[in-house]
Amino acid sequence: MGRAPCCDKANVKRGPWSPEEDAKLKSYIENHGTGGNWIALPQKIGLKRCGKSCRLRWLNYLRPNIKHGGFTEDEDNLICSLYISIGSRWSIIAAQLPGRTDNDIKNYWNTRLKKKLIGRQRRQSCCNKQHQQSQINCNKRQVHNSSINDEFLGLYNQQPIFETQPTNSMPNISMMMPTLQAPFPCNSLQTTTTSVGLNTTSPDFHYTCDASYVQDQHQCSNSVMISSAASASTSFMNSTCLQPTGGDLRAFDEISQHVWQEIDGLDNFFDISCVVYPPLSNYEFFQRKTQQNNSAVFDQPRILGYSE
DNA sequence: AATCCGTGCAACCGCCATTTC
DNA sequence: AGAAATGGCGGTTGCACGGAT
Repeated sequence: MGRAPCCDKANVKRGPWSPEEDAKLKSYIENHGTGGNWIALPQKIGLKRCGKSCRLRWLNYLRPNIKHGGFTEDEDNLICSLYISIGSRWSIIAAQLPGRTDNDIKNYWNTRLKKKLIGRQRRQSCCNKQHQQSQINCNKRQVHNSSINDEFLGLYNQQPIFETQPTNSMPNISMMMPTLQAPFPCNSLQTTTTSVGLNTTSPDFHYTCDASYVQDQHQCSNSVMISSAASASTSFMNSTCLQPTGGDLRAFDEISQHVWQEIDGLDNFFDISCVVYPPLSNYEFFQRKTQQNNSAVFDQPRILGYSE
């Protein structure tokens, strides 16, 4: 036998909310709060609505300081960056964008941002082919580009292109706290965005590092993503992917070192910024660790955009 | 003018986690 | 301890609207 429904569906109004219903709900919550019980709320107010529906209406539209539409370029970039790092965890993504709701961001991603990103990937892929040879000649440390097609949305099917083939001697580790090595002297990067995502519900970590720099008179960007998750995106944009598909746990230390070395070899870097997702204990850990090395930690990633 | 079709988005559904009894 | 109630979340649906035919 299934669970009892939260309300009597037959006697509950559904569909769009009327201005009168909105006013009733808003007025009551502003004066009395929710009382910690959404299910009982509609009866108190005299609304023929399901408690869950009331909750949704309040959280997504009626509560103060909600923004609708008009997403900025910075917000676009932040959503993309977070989606790449942690996937469709809209509530976490929304927490990074003040005034935005998870529902709004989800709709925005599904209807517009996803398409915009695919378009950008196509253009970038084309552009990359033109510049690839000169970049390789200029700096052999330059990572390979992997073009993204529509299947990036499936995230799992692409085979990464390695600069050097991974060895089988990578340590087989159990989960451990990240101990990020000291960032290199930050004097040559134009901008980087480093993010470490530690999943709160599974023992996965995701590590991405986006670097923007000038090379051979071209504005370039590179991104490195490492993940322990079998389901993680294996490559994105101009990515060096250090993880074969299928999930391969490796020592965070070793991977981090590789990443820093990779970036250290590039010219024109000068700044580091970090974003760390919950849980807070990990944030504090990471902050402490990086402060020891005089690097900056920000709550939000600073993304100056991607080369187009 | 009528119909079709694609798009955007508010709202719902169902599942899982957490809390309460 | 365990069942029930509730909260929270992501996926999906269905409607309204506008542009194309």
